[in-house]
Amino acid sequence: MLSERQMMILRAVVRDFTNTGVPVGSKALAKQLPIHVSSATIRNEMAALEEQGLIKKTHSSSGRIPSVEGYRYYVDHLVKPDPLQPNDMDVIQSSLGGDFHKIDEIISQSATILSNLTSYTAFTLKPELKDARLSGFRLVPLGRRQVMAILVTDGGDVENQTFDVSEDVKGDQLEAVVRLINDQLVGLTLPEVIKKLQLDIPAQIANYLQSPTGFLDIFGDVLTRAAQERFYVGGRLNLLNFSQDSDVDSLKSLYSLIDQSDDIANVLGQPSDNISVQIGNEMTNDALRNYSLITATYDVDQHGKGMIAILGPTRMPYSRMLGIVGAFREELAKKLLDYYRFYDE
Amino acid sequence: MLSERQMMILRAVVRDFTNTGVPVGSKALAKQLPIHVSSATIRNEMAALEEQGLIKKTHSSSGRIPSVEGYRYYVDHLVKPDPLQPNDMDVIQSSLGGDFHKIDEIISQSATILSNLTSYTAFTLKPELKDARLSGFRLVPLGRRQVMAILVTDGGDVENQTFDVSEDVKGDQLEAVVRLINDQLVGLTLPEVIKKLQLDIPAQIANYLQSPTGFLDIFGDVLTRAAQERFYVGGRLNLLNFSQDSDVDSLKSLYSLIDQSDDIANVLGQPSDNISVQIGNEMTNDALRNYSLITATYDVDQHGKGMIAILGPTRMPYSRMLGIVGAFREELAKKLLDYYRFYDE
DNA sequence: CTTAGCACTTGTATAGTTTGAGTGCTAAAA
DNA sequence: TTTTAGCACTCAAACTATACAAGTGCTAAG
Repeated sequence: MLSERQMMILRAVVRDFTNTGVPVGSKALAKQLPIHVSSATIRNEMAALEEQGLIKKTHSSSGRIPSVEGYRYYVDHLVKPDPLQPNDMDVIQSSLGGDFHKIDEIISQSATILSNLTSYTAFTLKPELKDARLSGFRLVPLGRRQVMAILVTDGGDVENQTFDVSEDVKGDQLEAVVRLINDQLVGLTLPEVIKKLQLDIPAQIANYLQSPTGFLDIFGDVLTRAAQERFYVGGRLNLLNFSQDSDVDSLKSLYSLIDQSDDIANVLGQPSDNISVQIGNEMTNDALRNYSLITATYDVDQHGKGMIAILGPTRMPYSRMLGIVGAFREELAKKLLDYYRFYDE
Repeated sequence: MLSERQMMILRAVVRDFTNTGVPVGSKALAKQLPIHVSSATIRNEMAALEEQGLIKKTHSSSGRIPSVEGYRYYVDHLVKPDPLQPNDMDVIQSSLGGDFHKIDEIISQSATILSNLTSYTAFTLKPELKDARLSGFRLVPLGRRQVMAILVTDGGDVENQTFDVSEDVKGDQLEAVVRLINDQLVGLTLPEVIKKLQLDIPAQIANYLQSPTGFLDIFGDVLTRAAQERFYVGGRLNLLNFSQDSDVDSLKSLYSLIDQSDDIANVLGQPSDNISVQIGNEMTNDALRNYSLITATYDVDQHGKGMIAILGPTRMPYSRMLGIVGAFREELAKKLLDYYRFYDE
């Protein structure tokens, strides 16, 4: 249990350290705190905080820095998100103000904006399409042997892929396949489609094609690609700014982590309704030991929930970042609502 | 004019320095050179080389390192490409041996292989499609308002893009447009298409559509995208390995250079038939001051010429790199010939 | 033309010194 | 019981001094 004063001190330690990067000492705190006590008193309180594992020293006679637990306590109990700078709000409004023609453009742009505002690395994920439904499938012959498969979901997402077919496949065969898929699978959610694809379809498709497997592979391919959550990343290079002492190896592994959609999905974890903060080694992944991750969902009503996140050093100014993330999720949700409203009407 | 012995010394200085990164002194050279002379003699020769601006000191009593001019002389007159390591050849063969279904897959894979072999950053460009011809155009209605435009070249390249149309555009209108384009433009080279697109087409298309501009924009868009040379990049992160003293800013500008297709095309320059080396500030771009670029074309007979390149530190082992690039361009050309032979038959 | 010898330069590494910010503890004051 | 002044102690960082190794240019002799 912390006293009011201890909380005040912990808050000040975190704020100071995240701003300056320098361990903070008792004297500096005494000067700065609103209450009037001597540095010796502060020292006693700091000893108590250290006892509880919330702050620690870098060496035996240094000032204190927050421990992971200290950050945790701060984030859970003490921090108050900064209100957004008017300037930052302008940036959001104008960057998001333009006319977009695809959801993905908005989401991708969002990653850029977020990384600019924070000067960290940002991730964005569009509203989940877990229960998006297949709304259309096309096979378009392109040349003698090439065919493009196109898949559309009811959310307006489009996935496509070109592939080769043996030359003796005729146009009406393709059409039959398309009709089959459209008849049987349209309207189902993507997971349902995948299931059905493995059970019923192969037998039926064999009526039209000698070797149905190739087709099904392709269809399955674009399908999983459509169903996969894909993250946009903004400000990749910002990692370079705060990678202490140019530890090239850990940087590399961090980058390869970021570029693997699966892994990053794993790291970001399940969306909770609130803004959540993961600090340093709270994350299982070793490459993230010195980083913190702020994730938040945004809610676009009946269109589902998406996710935004920023990745920065553990020593990041949480109050400012929480303010930015909080404000941005709102703006993004608004923008998307506008977008859907326009497109659905 | 250099004497035989001076050439020998210059060659040794470059070789030594590129291998070790340490300025090389007269004593080490005397020990290493095949001729039997004292270090004092070497010193005299080195003074002469320095006089001519081919080597320089890092400080008044240090050993010598090659100057840009020294590297140039070495590359132009002294270097002999190393024969490829058998091991390296294995890597190429097996990485390129698989079954590919698209040119782009081969080219993209090539960038990865090259970066692995060299542990630098590699660029690859597929055989130029300057005179690729438009072989097909499709407009596929996807939903109420979405349409996908697909463009195919005779080289088998496919570009596509989805866009929105106002709801009152009817299917037969689309078909008319497609027919128009296919009638008038198929068979022309892409530059010709672009030209005609600005002159003849707008008037004709106005017969079918109230607002033709939207369409033409889209078509122009996919067209330029198809005509644009697109580089594949392999081993981006390798830049981190040899970015001296973690100069974050120059690294960032280098990365943004790499990620801008236009810029990098500019840097790589016009394809010459040979392997060419650009050293440090010979390149106009400031971000490349401490880097060297080896570019080479590869020739796929009637299918045109493509390009490969590697970007590494100015102090790179040129003989080995030239060997790798030289061997790789051959292998890639062979592979592509195989590919085309299979596909054209 | 070559080379041994030598004085001189410079970066790097090591060890010692100083300084300053900070701590814990004690004992007196509140 | 809590606060505070005072003090001895610790440690990183900055600076200084010293030694060392690798290298150079130059001179004079071979």
